[in-house]
Amino acid sequence: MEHGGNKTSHPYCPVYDSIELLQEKWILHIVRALLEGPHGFNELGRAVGGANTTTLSQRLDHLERLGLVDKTIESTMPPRTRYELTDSGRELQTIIDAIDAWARKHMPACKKHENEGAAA
Amino acid sequence: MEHGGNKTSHPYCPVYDSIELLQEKWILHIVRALLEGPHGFNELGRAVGGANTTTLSQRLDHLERLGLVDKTIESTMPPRTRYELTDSGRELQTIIDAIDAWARKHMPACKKHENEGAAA
DNA sequence: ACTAGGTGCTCTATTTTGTCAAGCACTACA
DNA sequence: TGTAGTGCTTGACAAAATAGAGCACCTAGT
Repeated sequence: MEHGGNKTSHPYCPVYDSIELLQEKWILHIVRALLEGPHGFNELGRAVGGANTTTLSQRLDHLERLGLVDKTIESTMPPRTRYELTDSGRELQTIIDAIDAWARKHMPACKKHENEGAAA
Repeated sequence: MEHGGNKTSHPYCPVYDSIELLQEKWILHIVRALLEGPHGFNELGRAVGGANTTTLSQRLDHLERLGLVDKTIESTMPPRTRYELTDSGRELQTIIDAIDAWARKHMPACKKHENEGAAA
């Protein structure tokens, strides 16, 4: 327990905790999708690359509790909900941008030997 | 499959793939630790917050195969290995920086108890 | 010399986490 | 009328991460 997220006597590092959050499966994908605008539940699941409802539900709940995502129920019975980023959430843009920049520069280099199926 | 990492007919999105990588458990922690300098195996495990050896081993292997981390065996028998970032890996600094900046600004809002200024 | 603890890393068993599929209650479009 | 879409929960299952032991050796303390 070096950076000691919350385990023991360590002084608590916000960066460590953020990483803990961002490394949760789908979180980054969800943020990226939500940065492009509000989404519905299933819609978001698809936009994100096919996350299943159980996980998605849990992740959104987490993000909501942390105040990064805003959930608006537009109608209960013909189910219609809207998920969108809060101000704090929207500022995650810088992180996605950094990933974006890095990815364009370095990621293709790594996966040269990808499935050539569509790699035109 | 919107951003379609590699599943189907989608044109392949490096950003999606990067996110897939970065969201793997411990990866971001590992990168953060490694940005502060080379580490040994167990040392890294501790620096990272207590990842267990099995997982750590796998993650380092992944990072190495992607060319982000360099593994140098300094001595086989008195075991001594050195893991350090490659150039590509070192450029992940920008991402960690972005996370760092965001974390300091918004993460404390979630659990306002910090009193550490590490990770300059 | 001998013990305790450190190095890197793999193996097995167990726990944690994520996924699949079905279902509810209802609307919209064909 | 029927098919497909909406949001989301539950229970059964698969995949991933963990603990912990162990190997083969070195270093420091006593």
